[in-house]
Amino acid sequence: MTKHQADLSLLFHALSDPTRRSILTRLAEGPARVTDLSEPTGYSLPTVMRHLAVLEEAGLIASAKDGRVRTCAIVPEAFKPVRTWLDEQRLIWERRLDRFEAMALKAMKEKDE
Amino acid sequence: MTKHQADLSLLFHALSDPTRRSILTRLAEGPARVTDLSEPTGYSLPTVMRHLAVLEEAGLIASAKDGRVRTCAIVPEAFKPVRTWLDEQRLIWERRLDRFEAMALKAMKEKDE
DNA sequence: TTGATGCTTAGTCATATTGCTAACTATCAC
DNA sequence: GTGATAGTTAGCAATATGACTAAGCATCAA
Repeated sequence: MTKHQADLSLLFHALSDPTRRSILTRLAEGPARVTDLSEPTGYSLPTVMRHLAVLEEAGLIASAKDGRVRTCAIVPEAFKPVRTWLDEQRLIWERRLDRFEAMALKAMKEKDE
Repeated sequence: MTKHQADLSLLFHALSDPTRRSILTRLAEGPARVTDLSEPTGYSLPTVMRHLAVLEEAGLIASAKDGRVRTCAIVPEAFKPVRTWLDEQRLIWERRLDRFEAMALKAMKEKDE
């Protein structure tokens, strides 16, 4: 598996959990401390930490510690490979449809003759 | 968890595996039989079947059996919730940036006075 | 310096995931 | 009907995931 594919897998996997998505949505509003992210979810701190680790490994968030407090922030560019992959799939599919349409048109013309 | 969130989790999870993504890419080119999908991956038929089941549960593909042969096809609309979710996150983040910029502009003006 | 706060680590548990092989069923071609 | 083909089911093993509690460490406030 290429590095790109591995990155995509990490990204999609990170996004596949509803708790992690809710954390991302919260962080889209602005940076937050670990405890701030833990409270609304109702999950224990270690559990949230693990989710944050998954998000950080995927590159979707960045975090830094200042004193006792770790602040997390979203990394908007990190979503790009996901969008790009979706676009690529759509392109392949649309090209196929175009060919299909061209064939249908050709068939109609030949029928006309 | 709402149904929508559950659907999103299924979708992202389905997309998180490189073998499943390669199957989708193949199917974007056009429908294919199970064996056609198995051969290029190098995985056993039962393994591929399982991947197909995951994709079908997520709604990303549809399949039908004719005689002995099961034909699988991509369901392009199924990607839409993923795109929508990404767009929503981006919107939240952009709104935040706008507010931030507005604040900065205001601060600059006040400094001018 | 002592206590509260914020995070981290370690260890456990249940379940899910991803691969396999072996055996089975259903269909098609002779 | 016999054999090859296409898919399916069952069951196994290794690893990953997602939750928890309990205990630890570092920092800040008084």
